[in-house]
Amino acid sequence: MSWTDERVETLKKMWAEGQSASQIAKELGGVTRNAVIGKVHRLGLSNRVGGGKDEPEDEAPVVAAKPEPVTPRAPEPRPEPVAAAPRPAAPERPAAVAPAAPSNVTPLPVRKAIIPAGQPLPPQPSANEISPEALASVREVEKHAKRLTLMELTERTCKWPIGDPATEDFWFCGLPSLPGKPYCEAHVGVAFQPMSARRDRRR
DNA sequence: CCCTGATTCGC
DNA sequence: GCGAATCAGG
Repeated sequence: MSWTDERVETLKKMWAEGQSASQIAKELGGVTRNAVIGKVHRLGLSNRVGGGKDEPEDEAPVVAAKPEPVTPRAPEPRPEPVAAAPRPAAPERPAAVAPAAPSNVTPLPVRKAIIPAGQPLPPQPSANEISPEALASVREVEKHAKRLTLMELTERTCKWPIGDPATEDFWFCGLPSLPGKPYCEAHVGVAFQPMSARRDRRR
C-alpha cells in the first residue's frame, strides 16, 4: 500500500477528528499505526487539537489567521457524536432484543425525532423479557462499569450503552468484552438471547 | 496488559 | 519517503 492522495485525505480527516493512529490504520488497511504516525509527522500535522491529551505547554501555534475576520466561528460548537453511537454493530444476529435503556428508567422522554427517517428500523421489542438472573447480573455489573466514553471504546471493551444519550448521564460499560463479542459477559447475556429463554408474558 | 503518540534509522 | 522497532507514557 502506498500513500495515495485519497488515503492521505482519509488520514488527515481522521487525524483531525481526533481518531487514534491505530484506528486510522485499521480504517485504511494495509498499514500499521506506526506507518500512520510516521506519515502524520512527515505531513507535519502532529499538533494536538480537540480530544488531544497533551501537555498544555506553550501557546498554541495554531490560528495563522488571515487578516479577514469573516467567520466568527469558534473551533467547534457541539459535535455531540454520542447520539448515533449506542448501536454497536452486532456481529451476529441478536435475538432481536434491543438495548433500549439498560439501566436508567428513562424509556422515552418526550423527544422521538432522533430517528434518521429512511430505512425502516429493525423491530425493537423494548420489552424486558430478560431472565431475572441476567437482569440482576447486569445491574450489579453496571455498578462497576468503567464508564468509558465513546472515544475510549476498543474491540476489547464492552460497548453496552448505559444511561440516556441525551443527558450527561451516559457512558459505556467498558468492562472487558468477551473475545469476539461486543459486550462483557453480563451484557452478552441480555443482548444475545437464545430465543428459547423468551416467551409470552403479560406485563 | 491494554492502549496512546514520538522518535530513530535502515531501507 | 517509508515504517518497524523502540521509546515513553496513561
